[in-house]
Amino acid sequence: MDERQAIGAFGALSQETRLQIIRMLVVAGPEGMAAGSIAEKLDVSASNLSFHLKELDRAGLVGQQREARSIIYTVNYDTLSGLVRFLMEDCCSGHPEVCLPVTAAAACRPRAKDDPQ
Amino acid sequence: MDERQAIGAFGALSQETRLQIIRMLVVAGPEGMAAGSIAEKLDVSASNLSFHLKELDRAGLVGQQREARSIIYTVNYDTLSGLVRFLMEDCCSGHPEVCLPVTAAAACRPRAKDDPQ
DNA sequence: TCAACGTTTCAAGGATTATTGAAATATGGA
DNA sequence: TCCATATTTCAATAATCCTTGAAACGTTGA
Repeated sequence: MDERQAIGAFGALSQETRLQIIRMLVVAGPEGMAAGSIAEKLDVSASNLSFHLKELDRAGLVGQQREARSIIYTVNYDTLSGLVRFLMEDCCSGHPEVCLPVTAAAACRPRAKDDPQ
Repeated sequence: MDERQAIGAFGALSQETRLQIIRMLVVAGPEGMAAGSIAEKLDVSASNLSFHLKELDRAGLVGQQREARSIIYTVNYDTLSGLVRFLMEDCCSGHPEVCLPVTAAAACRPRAKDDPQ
């Protein structure tokens, strides 16, 4: 992931509806969700949702696939983890001590119910 | 870091000049850099730089401190690593397999000269 | 073929964000 | 005190982004 892509991804995630879409799709996993289900859960209009999905698509954060009348959206884990990596390299570059707590504390485990935010 | 803060931080990083400021400040470390030096290196006007520094400050990504006539800016590592953690928890939540490569590949080491991007 | 469904596209307007240059503020030295 | 330096603030404009509703598109089943 280069700087240009990272800027696009940061921009895509810097909007409430879009961040919520990504959060939902991460939870939904590889099965994804139909645009209509997302719109319903987030209580946004179809056209507004479509606008935001297109933004996420432009940033490479989601993929889509038609299934009958619905269009199923899935999160693109590669882009998401590419972004984490970009941020960590920027964050750690020359200053490893800063990110070590991140890997130690948050390192890739499912979040537990009693996990403090 | 809650969602609102994360959105603010993503927004702050989604602009070329601001991302470059953060990158520079990360490299500069705890010593930080004077606003003037940043402006000179990035070739932006003083007032434009000031605008972007204020945005970064609002997002909690930088701190400042006057030193004689200069104002020294430093990156706020806590916010930066908080953001990484937010992203990883969203990214990994329920899907640990996705982020493991990140921790394995990028985990907090200084970037080597021959390190492929 | 037709109608209903799920979704996207389009155009318009409002809201937010970025850039610019001039003026204001704070500091330090002569 | 006065001047130069370093930076911020302000107002105006330009650019970008978000929302809305209407219309268009593709798909399915009758």
